[in-house]
Amino acid sequence: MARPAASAALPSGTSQPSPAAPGGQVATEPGRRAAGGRVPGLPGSPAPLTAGPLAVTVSPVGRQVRVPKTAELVASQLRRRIIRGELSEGDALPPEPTLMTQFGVSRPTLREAFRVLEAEALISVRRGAHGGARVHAPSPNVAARYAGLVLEHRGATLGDVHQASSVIEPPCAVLLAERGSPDDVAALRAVLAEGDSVGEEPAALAAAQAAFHRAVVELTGNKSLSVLTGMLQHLVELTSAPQGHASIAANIREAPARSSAGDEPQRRPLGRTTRLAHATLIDLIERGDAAGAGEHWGRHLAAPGHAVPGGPADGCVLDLLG
Amino acid sequence: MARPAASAALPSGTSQPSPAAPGGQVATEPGRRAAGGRVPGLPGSPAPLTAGPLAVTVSPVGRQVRVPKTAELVASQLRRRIIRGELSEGDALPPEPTLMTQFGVSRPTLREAFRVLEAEALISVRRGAHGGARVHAPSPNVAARYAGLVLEHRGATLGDVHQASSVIEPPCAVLLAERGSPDDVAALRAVLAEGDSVGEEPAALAAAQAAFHRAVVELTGNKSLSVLTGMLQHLVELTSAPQGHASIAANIREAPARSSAGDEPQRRPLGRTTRLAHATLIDLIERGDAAGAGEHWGRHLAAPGHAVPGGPADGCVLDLLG
DNA sequence: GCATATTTGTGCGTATGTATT
DNA sequence: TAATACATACGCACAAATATG
Repeated sequence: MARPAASAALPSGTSQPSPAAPGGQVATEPGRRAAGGRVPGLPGSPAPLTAGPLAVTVSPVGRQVRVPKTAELVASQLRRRIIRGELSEGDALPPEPTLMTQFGVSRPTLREAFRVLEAEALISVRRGAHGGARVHAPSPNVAARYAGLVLEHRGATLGDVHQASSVIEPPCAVLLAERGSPDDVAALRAVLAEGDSVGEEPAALAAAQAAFHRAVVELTGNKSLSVLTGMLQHLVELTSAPQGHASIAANIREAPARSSAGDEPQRRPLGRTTRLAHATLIDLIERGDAAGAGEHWGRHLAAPGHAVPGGPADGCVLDLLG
Repeated sequence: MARPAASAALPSGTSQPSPAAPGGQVATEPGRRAAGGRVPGLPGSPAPLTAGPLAVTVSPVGRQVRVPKTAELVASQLRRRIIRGELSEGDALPPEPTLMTQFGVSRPTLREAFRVLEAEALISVRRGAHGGARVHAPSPNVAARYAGLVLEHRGATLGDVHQASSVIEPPCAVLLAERGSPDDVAALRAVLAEGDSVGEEPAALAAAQAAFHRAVVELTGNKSLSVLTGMLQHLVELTSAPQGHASIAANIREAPARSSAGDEPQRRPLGRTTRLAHATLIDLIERGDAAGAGEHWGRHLAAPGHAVPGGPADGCVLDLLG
């Protein structure tokens, strides 16, 4: 919508016909392994977690080869262009006939590639006039969805996911306090204020609270931790969205409207103790109290009111499949 | 191969023809959102990481609806059966004509679903006699591959991934030390001994070292952290496999054969200081020295020799696409 | 409301690869 | 070793649904 959609000349430099391709002019490159990484190990045991031999993957010299299907080759080429930024968010792909001739494949093959990329949320294809495939930036949510599948298959609980966050975030708070950057403090204050400005609807409150936790990790500057934390948060909001949404929100604002308590009567729709804990963390970081920040944030995350309500939050992360 | 492959009656309880399906008897369920989660936010900015507004996703009341394609519905049904364990590792799916009649879809549609599941490494399709689709358990490697795509798109470096591990693992060591379980200590000793028994080939050494780090996290019992750590490890071994493999291994065994130094001359092919650091961690955990274990493990992970060699390990995680 | 462009789903045919005989 | 049967891979062409203008 925003951009005029550079839909022309997709595989621009590589469209020379490369004569002896299997079904067309898809650059075959027989030594590459394309997209879907096969899993050599994991014969069936559900990951020994207590004391077993822990499955030391001995990584043999040559892995299992799998013939790359043509559709996967097409999907890989498009995926690469998206990941490398040659195709950016909102760009429109050429219509199917154009792509068919450019890749030298038939319609079913191209459609298979489309389904793969659509399942990865890298494109979304709508039909009708001015429809077609539009590009989307890769998001941690898809990685989170698949990680959630793995966790669901292993029988992990929602409390398990939450505990992982409580392990990751405190060291980030320590890092921020050690650095002591005024910019970090200002950014955290801004996020906290933004949480005050949202209304009283439960979803917005939960989102604001999550945003603060995310900010603690993202301000660290470590992109991997940011992505991982985003995945964990997405898992929580994904499993708790269908049913437990209202209960979580009810837990967030413990004392619903304590406006007569004295200080700042109106502008704190966020949970009382929650907002206080967030503000305290900012103070500790500003003060440079690394140990205190880490310990405080760890306690805040381990607090019983912070986790999902209704028992010790042991609902299996099974909601991802309905 | 190992199992007789229960290939009959795949969608057993749900094969009643459900009259008014769009193209067949796929259970439509119009309210469900199937597989590919669209991303509402992220208009194009590469994740403000320093001080920006940090994009507080305000989660509106109704998300964007997307018509579920028939192939995605088929893929979702098969995926659900795999994740829930009704189809387990190595099981064979019925041949295409059977699935076509059971799902009431045509072959291209079924093949699109196959490509999606194959890209997710949940099945692997081989052709030829006794070929067909075989089921695989979901592995963190696929989640790692997609998370790697996200990180590569954001320009994350390999050092960034390593730093994430150095944030996650020390708290796990602390947890193990606080718990002080003899089983944990025994398991860690077993993994360490297994690392001694592998040969001298660089790949095996790197795998053994990675296995110890994984054990530290997995013994915690937290499945989310285990999956996340497995993803990070898979990312490093994925990016460093093509070129930097030998250099990493060369870094692992600093003093190649110091067998004349006195203690245990023969059975420590693992790097000298590396093995010592691992053994020291076990001792600290056995002693119950939580603070010491955390600090030691953090130092070990931050050691310059532990990261990838050749500068401060800032190679972009770009190798995932060739 | 109608025309148009676009994807969607389907059927059938041929080619290719794999395991069995 | 060679022939054969089986199962998927890929292609072409047609009908239907859908969103835009």
